[in-house]
Amino acid sequence: MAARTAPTSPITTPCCATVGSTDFDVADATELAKGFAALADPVRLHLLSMITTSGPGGACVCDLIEPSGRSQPTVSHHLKVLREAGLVTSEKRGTWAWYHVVPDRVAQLRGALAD
Amino acid sequence: MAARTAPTSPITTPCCATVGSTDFDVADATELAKGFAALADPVRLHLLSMITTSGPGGACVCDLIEPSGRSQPTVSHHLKVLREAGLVTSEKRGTWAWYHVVPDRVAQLRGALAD
DNA sequence: CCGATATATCGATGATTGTCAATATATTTC
DNA sequence: GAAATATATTGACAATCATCGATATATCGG
Repeated sequence: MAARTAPTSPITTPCCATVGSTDFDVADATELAKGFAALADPVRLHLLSMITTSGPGGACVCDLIEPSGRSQPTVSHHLKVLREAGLVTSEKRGTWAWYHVVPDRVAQLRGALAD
Repeated sequence: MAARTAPTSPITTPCCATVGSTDFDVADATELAKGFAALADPVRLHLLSMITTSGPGGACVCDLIEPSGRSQPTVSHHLKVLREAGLVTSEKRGTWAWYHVVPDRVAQLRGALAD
């Protein structure tokens, strides 16, 4: 805690003024942080980009491995991270797996960055 | 690489169709990933929220420590991460340090999540 | 100059992460 | 059923991270 009385800001705000009126929900923060953590890797951003720009049928994993520049197990791992973060869903059709973006989850994270 | 010929999607998209037309810039992805990594922690989201909702004079660190529920060195560390990610700037006025949000950087990350 | 205070840095530690090779599972084709 | 293929899982390892206590640096008030 601030024991000494803080000085006045050179502008108009007094020191130690209440920072905003909205209470910060720690549970929400943890959920958002998990989402952002999934985006905190260039390979996963690349994967998400490819899945996003794929058609309505989704993106086949077989098309994601080579452009990612990573091994198949590594790509599978990153897709799992994206899935568990709620950013994509997967669907198996025959031998192939197809991934789709979850627009609502992306929008939620985008909305958290509103100004 | 996909040695076997892939089947047709149940919808209209053929398998292994080219996923999107926009080339993915790896350098951009790395820069974006660094930004999202800074947001991938509940404590930093809380700090950023408090700094964002503070007035034009910025947020005094002395006001951020107690609500964060973390020790002073830990808060200092997280603020450094946010600073090095370009999300906030710091200014020292006397004994106190004041932090400001960098709206352009936040907007850049938000824009990367566009649908 | 001295004591008090605000913030940053250092050092250590336990936890998490990204990566790949090896292996497992499941599906298709012959 | 056997061989081939697509994807997932496991195990290991180096690297990074979140956290705190201790300490350093700097500023203010007397």
